[in-house]
Amino acid sequence: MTHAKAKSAPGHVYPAEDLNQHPGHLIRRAQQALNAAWAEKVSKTISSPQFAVMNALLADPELDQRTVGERVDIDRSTMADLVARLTARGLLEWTRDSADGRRKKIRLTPKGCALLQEIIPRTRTMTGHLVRALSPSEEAELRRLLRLVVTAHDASTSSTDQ
Amino acid sequence: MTHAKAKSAPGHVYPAEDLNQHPGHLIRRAQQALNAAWAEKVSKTISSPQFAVMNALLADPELDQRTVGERVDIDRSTMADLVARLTARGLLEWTRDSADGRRKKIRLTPKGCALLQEIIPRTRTMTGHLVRALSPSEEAELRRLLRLVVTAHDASTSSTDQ
DNA sequence: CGCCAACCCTCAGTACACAGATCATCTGGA
DNA sequence: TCCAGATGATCTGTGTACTGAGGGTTGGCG
Repeated sequence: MTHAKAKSAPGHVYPAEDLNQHPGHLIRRAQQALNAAWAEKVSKTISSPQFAVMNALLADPELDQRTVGERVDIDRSTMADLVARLTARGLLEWTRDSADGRRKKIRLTPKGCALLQEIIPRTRTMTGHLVRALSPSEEAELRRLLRLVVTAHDASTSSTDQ
Repeated sequence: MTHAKAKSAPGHVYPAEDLNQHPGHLIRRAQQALNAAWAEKVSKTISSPQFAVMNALLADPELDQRTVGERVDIDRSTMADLVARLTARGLLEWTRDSADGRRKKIRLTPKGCALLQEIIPRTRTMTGHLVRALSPSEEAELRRLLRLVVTAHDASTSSTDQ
């Protein structure tokens, strides 16, 4: 206590922060609310990242794993695990890209496609539940502000990296 | 394939959703931005949940594990792991509550306290970086909207549970 | 043509998150 | 007093997330 190595004035001590004023803390708690709402209103067996992957394959029926990961913002390692799980459950299948043997092309199975169709409308119900305390214009504003945050982050990591 | 058990009109197929219109997806991506900003601006060895726990102990020097978990919204199982890790690193210590042998009272060690003091100002820098694309009023609005979301979730789980 | 850097994927290790089962302790009612 | 239910903590299992290391493939450059 007596002689901390900090260069600030001795005796100065920061009080505890109020985490409710920290956007970061609120973002973490919001994701907990999301996961709870998802399990309650959408599915207990398909998670929201798994849905994001399957949904991307509905828009583009055959993509390589890396491209899907980029589109839905899932890490390459996480994608490998996630695809392995969905494949083991018969919801996804894959083939090696004949033009480029490094690439794994993934697509929905009929079973995966049918399950996705059941889930899509429920995701909208879930969203309505998640943001039930917000007016429609507030919900739009929340989306806009979150997009600004993630876009700024993307901009600083995509090109030039560091 | 021929006779799906869905009760909707045959031939109706949902198209892929635009995930950028889903607040849930944006919340997940925002948390990824948070974690990246945290690692860059605050600490690579103390995570934001770990900080939340230590910060709670700065406000209230000795609390039982469960109370801390409730205050910072961390699950009991996750708390057990997290406290074990911080204790192993000498940042936290604990004793059994003499009045109730089930409770584990945790507190910061001097080392944990010193580290926390270094970290607190950096969390503010990190927040500034995370929301750098937002004006001050937009940041306040983001906090307000996120609080509405998490408060609604708390209200539906705390009392009456179910 | 051959080699090497770039690229895609996988794996090991670490950490958060949560449900469900288990164990110990506490407490209130018979 | 003693037992049953509630409560605090742990453990197991699953899933998301990311880093760093490693292996196979490709493609461009000398």
